[in-house]
Amino acid sequence: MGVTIKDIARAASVSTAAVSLAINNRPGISEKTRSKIRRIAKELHYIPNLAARSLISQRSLTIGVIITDITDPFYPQLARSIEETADERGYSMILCNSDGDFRRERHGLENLMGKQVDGIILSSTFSEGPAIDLLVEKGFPFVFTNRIPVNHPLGDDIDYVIIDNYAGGYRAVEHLYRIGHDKIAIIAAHMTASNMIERARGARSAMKEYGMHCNPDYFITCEYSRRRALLAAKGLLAMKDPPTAFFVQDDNLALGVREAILSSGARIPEDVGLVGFDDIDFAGVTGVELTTVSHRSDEMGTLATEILINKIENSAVGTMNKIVLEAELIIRKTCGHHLKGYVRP
Amino acid sequence: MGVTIKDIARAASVSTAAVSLAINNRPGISEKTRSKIRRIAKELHYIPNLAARSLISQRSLTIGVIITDITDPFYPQLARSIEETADERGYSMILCNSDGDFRRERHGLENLMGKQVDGIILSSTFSEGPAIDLLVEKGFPFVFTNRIPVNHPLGDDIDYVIIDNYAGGYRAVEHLYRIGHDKIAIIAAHMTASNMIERARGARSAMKEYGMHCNPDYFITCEYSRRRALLAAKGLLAMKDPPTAFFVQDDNLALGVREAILSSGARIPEDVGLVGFDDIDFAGVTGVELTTVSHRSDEMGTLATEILINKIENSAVGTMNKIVLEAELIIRKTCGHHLKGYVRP
DNA sequence: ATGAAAGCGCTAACAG
DNA sequence: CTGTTAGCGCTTTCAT
Repeated sequence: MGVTIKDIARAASVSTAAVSLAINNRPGISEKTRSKIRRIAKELHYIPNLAARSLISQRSLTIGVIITDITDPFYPQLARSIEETADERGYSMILCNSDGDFRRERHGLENLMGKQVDGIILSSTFSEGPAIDLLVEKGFPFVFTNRIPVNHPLGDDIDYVIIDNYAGGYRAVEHLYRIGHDKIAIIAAHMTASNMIERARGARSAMKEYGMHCNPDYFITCEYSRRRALLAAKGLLAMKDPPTAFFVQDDNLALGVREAILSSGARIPEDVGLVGFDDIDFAGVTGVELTTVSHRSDEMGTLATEILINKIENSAVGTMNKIVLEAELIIRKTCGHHLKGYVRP
Repeated sequence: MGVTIKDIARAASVSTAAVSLAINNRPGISEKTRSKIRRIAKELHYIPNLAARSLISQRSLTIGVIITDITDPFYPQLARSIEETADERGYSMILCNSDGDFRRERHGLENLMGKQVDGIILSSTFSEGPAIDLLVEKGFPFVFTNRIPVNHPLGDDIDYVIIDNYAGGYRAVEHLYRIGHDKIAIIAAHMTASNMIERARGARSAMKEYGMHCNPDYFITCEYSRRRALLAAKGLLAMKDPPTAFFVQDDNLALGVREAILSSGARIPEDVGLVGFDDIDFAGVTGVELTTVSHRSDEMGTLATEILINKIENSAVGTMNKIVLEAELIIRKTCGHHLKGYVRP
């Protein structure tokens, strides 16, 4: 089918070795034959067969990325920055959606390893589980992003780039408290994932710290979908003693909660406060203006990719990269501070 | 590094051929040796080297996808449905962002072909240009999605899945006319792409059909970004004789235009009407409720992937698949029909 | 500077 | 039913 170096060698009446040198611009060949070979290769529209190269070099120049769902508005930025950084360094990206399902995540992992990707960037929905064992055992280069395994025996053997989820959760609730809320509901999903666990932990810490009463009924875990979040919030709003504010641990879900609040006839922020997490692209749109916690997903992607490729290329095992990015509170209109002011320290 | 069939063959004291048969569950081997080999393979955590397989089978079980930008809220659905459908059939997906740049698109194409992907799904930003020539010449399986080449000599040799952009554009403007608008601005980007060209053509047709006056100043082409669309709209609104409605050929840009209208102090839809295109996930959010034209991107992705894989697997060149999906107008609150009613037939 | 030949991991002929 | 062998396209010694 395709044109091979053999064809070129024949056309140029040289050996395949010469062609290889010429194509890869490596010394050991006269300038004349080199240019001749390159000319012929171009004429024949030669495209090197990466599969054959991989077989020798043990490199595929491809990295694998496992995320929950590219349709979740948090991930496109991450995927984009990974692809871009990878491309700059000559790598392509295979993308897998796990849907937060353990079997799909595992399937993707094995699939990628079999495809000889050179490394994997993983946003695992599971803070525990054997995912890492497989990777570590094979000596496979990988970097965790967005989420990390916790309490894992091999915990020190991993590189990761995350944000300070604990601080983010803390600041969200602290902010709600300061503008006057005492009854704060927390809505979360994917509670097997470290980022969600940490956000909840931070939020609860702030509650304790400020002496707020922690009604256990105010903490709801639902499946990951806007609709589920909406239903959860509706339930809370229908309580005898409903919360006056929501900390929703994900902007996309927060949009569902927002629908629930508005459809109940309550106003945001006058009647009910709302804080999300992630600062997705859409959060700033006029009329939505969601107060949220910034999640520099593009920076995360760039850093993770660079760390990964460095690991791949200097296979010398160096120090582990454990990066935690700042979590910044972004105050917009769904939290009411501009109405009430900061009434409490 | 990795475990190979040689290692397994040695451990099981059989030949590599036997291992190959056992691993691939193919006949020609006794049940006893098969299970023994499989057991050992599992123990050694054997993962077959796909690069070696590809070299023989000329199949990589990978498809390439070139889109403009996964960060554009139109694409995640498309990418998701492609990945899902591909995975069901045993294929992985390499994703490339072209940013609507000709060189990046070309680079992605060549890169993918070199990586021995088995086929390519292309949402090309260019309705003309040599992209197809390369593909057709190499006999490479490909399917166009979302956008197609126009007036290309090889025009009949291509499969595609698109929506009826012309009808979509027509209906958007027709709708604005019916609810009372005569001065309609059109804002577009990526005007090298067939979908945008067709939407504009449909819109202009409707204008002519209904005898509306077509002020050339009302047609603006800008770079693809919310901010650019915002600025373009601001310019139009500042005219002596500003338009009373906008047809923006893409929901994401429509959000930018929406900001411009609102920040000018005008109300939507009372003062200015707005229709977008794509029905992105956010279009339905309360307070935004963008009237738009539906774009079943998930259906598009699924169909395109199935067509592509069928082509790959029955390399017998069959009939071309040329699929045009319906473009449905989705009436929400940014167009005002519920206020004025359909005043004109 | 150039060519011949070995081999990456696997599959598919063929021989036993 | 099993083992031997050639070869996919490329890179890389090693001779020449």
